Amino acid sequence: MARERVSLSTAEARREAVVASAVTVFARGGYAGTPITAVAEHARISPAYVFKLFPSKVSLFVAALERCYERIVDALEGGAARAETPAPADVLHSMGASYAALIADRDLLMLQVHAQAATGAPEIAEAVRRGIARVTSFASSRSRASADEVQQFIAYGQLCHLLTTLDAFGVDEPWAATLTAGIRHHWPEGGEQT
Amino acid sequence: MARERVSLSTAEARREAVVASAVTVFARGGYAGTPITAVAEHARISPAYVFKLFPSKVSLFVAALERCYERIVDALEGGAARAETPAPADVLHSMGASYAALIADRDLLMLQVHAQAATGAPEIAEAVRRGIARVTSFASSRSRASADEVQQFIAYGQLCHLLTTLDAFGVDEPWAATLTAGIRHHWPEGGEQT
DNA sequence: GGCCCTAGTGAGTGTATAGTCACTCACATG
DNA sequence: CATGTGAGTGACTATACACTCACTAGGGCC
Repeated sequence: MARERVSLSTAEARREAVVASAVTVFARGGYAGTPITAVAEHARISPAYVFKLFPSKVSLFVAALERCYERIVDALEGGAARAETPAPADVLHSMGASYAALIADRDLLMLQVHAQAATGAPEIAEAVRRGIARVTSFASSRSRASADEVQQFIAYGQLCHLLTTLDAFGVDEPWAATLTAGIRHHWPEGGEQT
Repeated sequence: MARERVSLSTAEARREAVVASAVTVFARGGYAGTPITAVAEHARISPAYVFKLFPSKVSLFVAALERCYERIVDALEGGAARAETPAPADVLHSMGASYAALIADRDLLMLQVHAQAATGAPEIAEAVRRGIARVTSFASSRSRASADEVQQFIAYGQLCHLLTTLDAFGVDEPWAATLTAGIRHHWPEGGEQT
């Protein structure tokens, strides 16, 4: 089916570009709420060609999700490397900082939220499971933290997702103060927080 | 506009029934993925009548969400009343148990997940914010727990949502064991866990 | 020039969907 | 019976969407 080449073929490059477009566009509209035409427009190709590169809408969504989790694991790896000491708590903390920086543009975050909602499609559910499994396993083995610490790491990550979708970091009310305390995040225009 | 009656008018009763249907049906398909016809079929009325009861699809979704948060606050109240001691940690723990029992049927849980994903619609974003604000404020004031404890309570609730959408409680792998440890939940067929 | 292979598309198909509107029908009241 | 009111619907519109297919264009190779 595929001819072997040393470098990426043009079609492969297109696939990559379409996946990148899919990440941003699906992140805005979600799975059911985003037509393939929107992805095609963003990638500046015809909708018909999208279907030549990917057999179905769901397979494109899954490809976008997989790229999302790849970038997350990369970010965690980078964070771990930047930890001040190899103590598990330090490594995990540094991973958190990298993750906060990664999701500054919100696309990777929102794609995860939409994927969680789209688990009605078995292919998507499976992809999310694989992604979470990878992230959890990696955080666990790379930091050598206890299971409880890793669980808390993921739990607060989920809280961060919720707070970001709600724009709670800018809300000046007691409930928002309670929930956002100590949660690292970057403002869209840069500028770090706690 | 509305004639005053001692009991609910038939139309009001219909509204209630439609909202109940909306909760279950939107919980399965999400906002963008669920047509009004599906809600109408579930409520056994014509789609046209749904639009006479609710001005738009989004307003019906918001009504369903609001009912969802009402039931959550009720459950937390019940849990607080059932706490063994008035110690904040005990009250919060008991609230958690009630919440775990409430979302046994998954509809209320999945509706929240879908709502979080549908925050692209401002009305929905606002409704979720109101709901989370109510839940957080209530948990905080009723339990008199510290802000940190309340934050953790919500964070682990979010983790529970993720694990439930992934069906992670039935997965026999290390990552699943790490993430599900100590998270209370009920199997669809009843039978409590940890 | 002629051949071929692959990137890429225009134009469609069948179906679904939010929302509308003119209408019917049940029933309560005088 | 006559009449009015509000519950409920059939049939429609305009649009959008997932997916298909027959086709063209461009560039390497003889």
